[in-house]
Amino acid sequence: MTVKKVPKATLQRYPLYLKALRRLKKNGVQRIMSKELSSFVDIESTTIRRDFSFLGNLGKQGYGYDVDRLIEIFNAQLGVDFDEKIILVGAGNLGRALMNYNKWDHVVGEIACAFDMDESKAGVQFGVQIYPMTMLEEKIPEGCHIAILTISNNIQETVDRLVACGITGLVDFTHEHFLVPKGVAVKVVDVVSSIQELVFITNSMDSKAKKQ
Amino acid sequence: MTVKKVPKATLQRYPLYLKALRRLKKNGVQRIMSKELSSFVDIESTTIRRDFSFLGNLGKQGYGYDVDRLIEIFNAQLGVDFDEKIILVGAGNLGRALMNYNKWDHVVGEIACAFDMDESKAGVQFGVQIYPMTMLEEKIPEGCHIAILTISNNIQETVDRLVACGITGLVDFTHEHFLVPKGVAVKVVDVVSSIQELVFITNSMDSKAKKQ
DNA sequence: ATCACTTTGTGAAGTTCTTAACAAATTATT
DNA sequence: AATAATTTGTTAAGAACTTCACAAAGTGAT
Repeated sequence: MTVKKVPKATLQRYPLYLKALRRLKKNGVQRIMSKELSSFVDIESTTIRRDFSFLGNLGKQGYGYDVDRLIEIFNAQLGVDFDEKIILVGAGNLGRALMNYNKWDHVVGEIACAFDMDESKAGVQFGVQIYPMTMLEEKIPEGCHIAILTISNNIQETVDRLVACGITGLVDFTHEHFLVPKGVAVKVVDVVSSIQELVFITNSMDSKAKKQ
Repeated sequence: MTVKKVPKATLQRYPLYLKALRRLKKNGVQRIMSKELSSFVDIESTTIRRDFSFLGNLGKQGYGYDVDRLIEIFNAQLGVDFDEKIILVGAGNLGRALMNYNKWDHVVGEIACAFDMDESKAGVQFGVQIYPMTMLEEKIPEGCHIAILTISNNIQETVDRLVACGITGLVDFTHEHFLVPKGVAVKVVDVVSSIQELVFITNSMDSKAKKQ
């Protein structure tokens, strides 16, 4: 079963489904209907069915979906590739919080190692080896192509070096804008942006409420 | 100038624009054309113009946009409401990292106070007052409606309490799925989900490359 | 001032995503 | 075994979003 062209919008919902399914499994749910899942994740049942359909015929008419089977398939599709090496660039407060996160839930590969400008930070923290930034090219794991960026200085320069090392996916925790060449995907994770969006959303909900 | 109905997709790009504009300003750029900005943020110039148009006639034909003016307007629109009180729920590693973040860039209101299950954490950290979770209803600031969630236990229960206290916007750092009533907006911020998306995106880019 | 040039803001076309509606498939019941 | 009741997967309609294309409005040089 090879994956058809999955729409971007669908792609963004997959992690959400997986999270919800894991929760359901924990609650002892073994089978679920699209309609039931719908009220759980607040996405139309028909959207859910279409989203799932890109990965094959996962359900059975008149029965629904097997929770275990779904989890298995999502795990496979979402790259529970534990060989997937991820590096952490920046071992400041946020970086340390990420290293200490024991909740990666065995869903993606763990952080292989970390790098930091501050040479005095070199060593092992929370079980993760930290190298000085100068050793990036030397110590970056073979075949690694995802980096988590939690630095706040020399961002563009660092990104350029990472890209030169073969990084093609960046989880961006910085608060700055930087440029990447085509072919490199960036996923921005930013509290401030999130709050801004929320403020805007809740404001427009408020004004809508007032109009009524 | 009152805001027309802004499409969701546009909304998600506003923080990105603001970030880029701040960067441009720092680089000494005083005026910018949509086409120029386009290559900077990797969004079509016409999309940029339409996005901007929801907030009024911000540009001048034959001239472009004034960077300062844009920043000002985005600041205003994205709720640089410094009275906007934000609470932090959960003062663990991640929570502390957020409290210590000095990079909120004067863009959104600061964290007003924090709450944690662990009563021994009560006190002041990084200049933020931490209260025990039991005092939530008592100590939550007047008119506060945004909360950052970095807890890992009793999530649903805590969310319910927050909603009862008038919270209408949640920045969700937990790795669990929870339910909120209509009218409450949730913005999920999740490294794992981000990595999953990245893995998927970069994988499909790879297979596309192979086909060619 | 006039004219050539540039760039915005926006109708209209095109694309992508969502939802309604229903045939096909399966379960459950009699 | 046949029938009723579900629920999936998908076709087609609708909504949301993006992009094209160009009139309108400005700039800047002569």
